[in-house]
Amino acid sequence: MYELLTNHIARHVSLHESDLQTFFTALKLVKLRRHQYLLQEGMICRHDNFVIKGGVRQYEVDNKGREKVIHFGFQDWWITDRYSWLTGLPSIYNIQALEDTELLQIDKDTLDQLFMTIPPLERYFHIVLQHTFAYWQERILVLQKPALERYLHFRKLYGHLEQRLSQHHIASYLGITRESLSRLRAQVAQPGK
Amino acid sequence: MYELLTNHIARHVSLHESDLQTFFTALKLVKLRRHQYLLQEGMICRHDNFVIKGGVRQYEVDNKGREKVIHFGFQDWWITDRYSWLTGLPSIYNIQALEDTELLQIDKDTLDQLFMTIPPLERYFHIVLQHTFAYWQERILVLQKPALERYLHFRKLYGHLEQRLSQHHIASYLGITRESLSRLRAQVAQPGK
DNA sequence: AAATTGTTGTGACAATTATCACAATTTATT
DNA sequence: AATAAATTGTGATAATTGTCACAACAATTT
Repeated sequence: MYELLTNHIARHVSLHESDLQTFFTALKLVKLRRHQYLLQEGMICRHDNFVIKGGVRQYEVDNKGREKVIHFGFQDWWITDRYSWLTGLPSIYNIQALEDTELLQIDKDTLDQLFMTIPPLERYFHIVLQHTFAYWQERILVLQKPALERYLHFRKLYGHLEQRLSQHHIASYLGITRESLSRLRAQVAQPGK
Repeated sequence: MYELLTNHIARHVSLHESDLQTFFTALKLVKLRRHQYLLQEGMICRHDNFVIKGGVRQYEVDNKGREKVIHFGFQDWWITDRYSWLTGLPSIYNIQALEDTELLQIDKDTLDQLFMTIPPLERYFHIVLQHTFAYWQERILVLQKPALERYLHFRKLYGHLEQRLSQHHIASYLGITRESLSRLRAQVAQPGK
């Protein structure tokens, strides 16, 4: 159950076995069925979540009722609404399971407590955040490019996930409609026309 | 010279005076003239920078020679290319002074050393990164909305900087052309037509 | 197995945004 | 102050992407 996370941590820092155990004690295993919510609009997001199985999407519903997917979370990723987490304000996002999903959940207050006694744990979370940040920096860049480039970039990064996601969700992640994505796909499959 | 940064740190953590001094000793004051580069494409970004005066923009030049501004840096902001910083790979970005600018620069290796002896310093950088992250999460969301909404959101956030930036830079930050921005501005000024 | 529900593809057309060209204006340089 | 360079506004037109409608197909439920 902790194997994936143990490896993930070891990739970035070395933590004493006892500190690792202290950390694990603070975690809660959460199981979500497909379509179930980890977070809903209006809730305060007090937890960070490490996906060990399945996948989720984070999205906003805009004032016209359309969903904007800003992020996915699959195995080995931490996912939270960083804004609500940080400010304690209600979230504008929903985080929903795309498949049956299992994650390890840690509470913000508990984590902040642990940081005081286990500095390398904060180092781990800091490094992970830097990685996610580097990736989001690229996402911002790509969102300023034409739709076809965005789609090709998505395939390079997430190609292995393409068949696990609906076109509706991929299109939303790319900031286009599902119809436009469908046409881009036809274009990529048959560059002749 | 260290006043802004001292206050910025104090807003997030409390650091012993001696640790603060150790940190300051590791900083280098960098002065840039307008249009001068802090980072150029192809360079490895080994430093993080705290702006104390002036402002910079971070942008990529795409394969058609067009500039994509992904971020600005003004007073009280840390700015770096997080990807190059983290991976040690050459940057695809340029960071250029928009005005005469002064910043305090810290080297990554030095900073990582300091983190080992001064955990609260890592706490500070971790918290700052979380704030920036929360802000970028919002930026990703906004980039998926129509241009007018993106512009209005920009004005809400950066309205006070609007006259210090050229329309070309604002447009690029919003992911549109300067002509389109010019038309949006006309629209906002005279909603009648 | 049948029925329901959800997903994807595609055509016709509309809306948005980009491109190109040039004039007007402002800012920087000599 | 005069000149050059950069910035901004605007029209005409093209390209991109969205909207709406409906059919084909797949997945899920009864």
